[in-house]
Amino acid sequence: MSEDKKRGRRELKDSPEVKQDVFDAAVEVFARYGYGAAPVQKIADAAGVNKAMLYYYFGSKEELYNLIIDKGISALEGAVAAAESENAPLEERLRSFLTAYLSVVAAQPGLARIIYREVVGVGERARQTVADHFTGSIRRLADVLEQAQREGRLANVEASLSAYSLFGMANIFISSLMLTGRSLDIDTLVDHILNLFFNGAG
Amino acid sequence: MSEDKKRGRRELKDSPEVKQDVFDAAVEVFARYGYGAAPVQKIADAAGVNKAMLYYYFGSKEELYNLIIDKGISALEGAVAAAESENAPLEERLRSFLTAYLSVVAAQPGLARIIYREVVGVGERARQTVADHFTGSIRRLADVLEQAQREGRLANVEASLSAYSLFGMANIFISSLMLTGRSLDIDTLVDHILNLFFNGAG
Amino acid sequence: MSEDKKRGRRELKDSPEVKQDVFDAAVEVFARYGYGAAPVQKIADAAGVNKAMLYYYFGSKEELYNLIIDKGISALEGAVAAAESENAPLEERLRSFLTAYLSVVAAQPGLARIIYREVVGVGERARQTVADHFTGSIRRLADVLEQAQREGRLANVEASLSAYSLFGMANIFISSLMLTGRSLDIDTLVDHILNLFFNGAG
Amino acid sequence: MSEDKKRGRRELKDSPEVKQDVFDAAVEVFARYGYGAAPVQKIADAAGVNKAMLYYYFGSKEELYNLIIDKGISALEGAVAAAESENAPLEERLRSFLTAYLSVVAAQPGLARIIYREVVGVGERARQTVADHFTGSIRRLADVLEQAQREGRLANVEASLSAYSLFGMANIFISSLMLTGRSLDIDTLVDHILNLFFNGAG
DNA sequence: TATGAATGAGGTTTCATTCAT
DNA sequence: TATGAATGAAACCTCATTCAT
Repeated sequence: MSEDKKRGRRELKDSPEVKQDVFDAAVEVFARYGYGAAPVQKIADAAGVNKAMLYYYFGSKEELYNLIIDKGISALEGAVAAAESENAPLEERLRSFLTAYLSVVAAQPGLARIIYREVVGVGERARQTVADHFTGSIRRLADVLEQAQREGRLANVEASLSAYSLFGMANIFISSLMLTGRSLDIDTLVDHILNLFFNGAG
Repeated sequence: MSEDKKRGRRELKDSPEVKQDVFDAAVEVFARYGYGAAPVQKIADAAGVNKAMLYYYFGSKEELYNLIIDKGISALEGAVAAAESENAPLEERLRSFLTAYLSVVAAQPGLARIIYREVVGVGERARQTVADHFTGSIRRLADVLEQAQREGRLANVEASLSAYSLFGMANIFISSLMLTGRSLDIDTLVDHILNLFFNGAG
Repeated sequence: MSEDKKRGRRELKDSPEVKQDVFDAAVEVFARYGYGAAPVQKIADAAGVNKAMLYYYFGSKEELYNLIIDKGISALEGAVAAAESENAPLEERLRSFLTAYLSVVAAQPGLARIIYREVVGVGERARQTVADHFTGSIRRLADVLEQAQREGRLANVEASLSAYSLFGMANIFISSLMLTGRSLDIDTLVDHILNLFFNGAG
Repeated sequence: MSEDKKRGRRELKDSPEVKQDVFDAAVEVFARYGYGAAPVQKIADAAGVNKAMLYYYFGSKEELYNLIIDKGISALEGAVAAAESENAPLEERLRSFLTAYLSVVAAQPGLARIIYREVVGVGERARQTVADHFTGSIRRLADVLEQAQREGRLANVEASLSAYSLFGMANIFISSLMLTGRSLDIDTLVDHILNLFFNGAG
C-alpha cells in the first residue's frame, strides 16, 4: 500500500523538491531575460508547475528574485570565507580568494549573471545587497593588503586602490564569460593576475 | 499669429530638436528602468512629446534602444581613437587610452549604464554590439602591448591576458560609479593602474 | 498521549465546535468584505482551520453564505415571535416588536450588516430570502395595525403604509449603526417612534 | 471629404461620448454585482469599449467607482438644494425635500442602489462619502425642525430624533424599491409620511 | 508633424475549489 | 477529520503599437 503510493504512480512531486525546481528555473529565466522582462509564466513552465505554486512558495516575483540574489551572494561569500587562511603568506591568501570567487562564478553562471546585472541594475533592494557585497569584498581585500604592508611584504601604495585593481582584474574574467560564453582557465588567469600584481609588466 | 507660434515663444519644437529630446529622454529612462521595464510612455513624457512621435522618429522601442547602444559605443570608440598617438611611448599611450575611456563613462553615466548592462544583457543585437566593442578594445590594447614587447619595452607575458587585466582595472572604476554613484578621481586612478601595471606591488 | 491530545490541552477541536468557529469567522469576514470580496482563505484563517475544512462542513462558499443569511433571518424572526403578545394593547405590541427587532440587530451587528447588504444586494437566493423577510415583517405589522383599526383604536389610514413607516423609522437606527458604528439607545428611540406614530409632531 | 469622414463610416465614437458610455455601463454593472464582484471586463463589454479605455479614462476601477459615488451624492444633494424654499411653511419645505430626494432615487435606481449599498459597505472612501451625506442630510432636516419649534409651529420633541424618523420613513420606500423592483407612488407616499408625522395615527 | 484615442496581448496576482494522504 | 499542495480560471492592470485626424 505505501510502496504503491510512494513509488508507483507518483505524479505529484513533494514540496521541497518542487520548491527547489521553481528556484532553479527562476535562476535560469531571470538570467536569460532579466527581472523586469522575465515572465512568471516562463518560470512556472520551466519548473513544470502551475503558476500559482510559485506564489504559494515564494509570495511574489520580487520576493523570489530577492531570495535568489541573497542565495547567490551567500554562495560567493561562503566560498571565499571557506578558502580564507589567515596565517598563509600573502600570495597564497590572494590566490585562495581569487580562485574561490571565480570558481563559484564559473560553476553557477546563471546566478552570477543575475548578480552582476544588479551592478548596473534596477531593483533597489537587490542592488543594495549587491553593492554591500562588492564594497565588503574590496574592504576585506584592502585589509589583507594593508596588513602585508605593515609587515613590509608589500610596497606602500594605497591599499584600497590596489584592492580595487585586483578585484577589477578578476571581474573582467567574469565579464568575458558573460559576453562570450567561453570560459577562461581559472588557474592560468589567477597566476597571471598575481604575477602582474606582484611583479608588474615593466 | 502663425509667425509668433513658429518663431516667437516656441510652442512647437522643430523636428531635429524633438528627435534629440526623445533620444536624451530615452537614455535616462532606459538607464533607470532597463530595456524591458522601461515604458515608452515614460520616455515620451520625459521628452514632453506625444508617444506616437517616438514611433514616427525611431520606428520602435527596440530600434531606439539599438540606436542608443550604437551611439554610446561610437562615443567610447571615438574618444579612444581621438586620444590615440601611435608614436608616443607606451605608458603615455596607455594613459591616453584609459583616460579617454573613463572620461566618456564619467561624462555620460546613463549611456554607460545601458551599455554595461548589455554585458550581462538580454537583447541579441545590442549584446553582440557590446561584445564586439569589448573584444575589439581588448584586441587593440593587446596589439599595443605586443608591439612594445617586440621592441623590448615590456616583459614577455601573454599580451592578451595583460590587456584583459588593464581593461579590468579600469572597469572597476565603472562598477564603483554605477553602484555607489560616487566617482573616483580619474587621473589618480589611472596613475595607480599604470604604476601597478608596470612596477607591480611586490 | 492520545488521551492527552483528545481531552487535555485540546489541540484537536472536535467537529461541532470547529463548525461553529468557521461559521462565526465567516460572519465577521463576510460582514467586513462583502460576499464577493471575502476570501475563503481569510475565513479559514480567522477560524484557525484548514481551508478544506470549510468545504467539508459547508460545501461551498455560497452555501455557507446562504446558511448565514438563513440563521440571521431566523434570529430576527424568532426574537420578534418570542416577544409577540397577542392580547396586549396595541402600543405595547408595537413596542415589543420594535424592541425585539432592534435588540437582535444591536447584539449581532455583523449578521445585521450582511442581511441589510442583501437589501441592495447581489445574490439571487440570499436576496429573495431577505425580501421575503421584509415583506413578511411589514405584512404582519400591517395586520396588527388593521386589527387595531377594526377595533377603533387607530385612525383609519392605509395600514400598510403605516407599517412601512414604522419599519422605516426603526431602520434608520440600523443605518446609523452601520454607518457610524455608534448605536442609539433602543428604549429612547422606541419611545420616540411610538410617540411620533401615535401623536404626531404637529 | 470631411462629411464622409464625419458621418459616413463613423465606427469610432468620440471621446466624451465614450467616457459617458463607460460611466453609464459602470453604474449598471456595479449596481448589479457590487464593487468587489463587478468585473471590469463586463463594464467594458457593456459600454462596447476595449477594457484599456476604461483605464485610459478613469485610471482604475476604484477611481471610477468613487466617481460614481460622488456623482450620485451630488445628484441627491443638488436636487434637494434646488427644491429648498426657506420661506415656505414647514410642511411645504418637508414635502419639497422628500419629493426631491425620492424622485432622484426613483429616476436613477442604479446610482441609488450603489449608494445605499455603501451604507453597509466596504470601501473606506466611498463609505465615508455616503456617511457624510446621510449625516448632513439629517442635520439639515433637524435644523429645519428646530427652527419650526422655535417658532412654535412644532411640538417640542427632540428634533434630531424626529429628523431621523422622517428620513427613515423615506428610506424604507427606497429599500422597498430595491428589494421588489416595484416603485411606490411618490406623492401618495409623501402625503402619508407627512400626515403621520404631523398628526400621528392615534 | 503632431495628437488623443483605441486595441490586443500579455503582465502579475488572487481566488474558489479539489485531491492525495 | 484534517492538511498541504495543486490547479485553472479569472481578476486588475500595463504595455507597445497603430490609426484617424
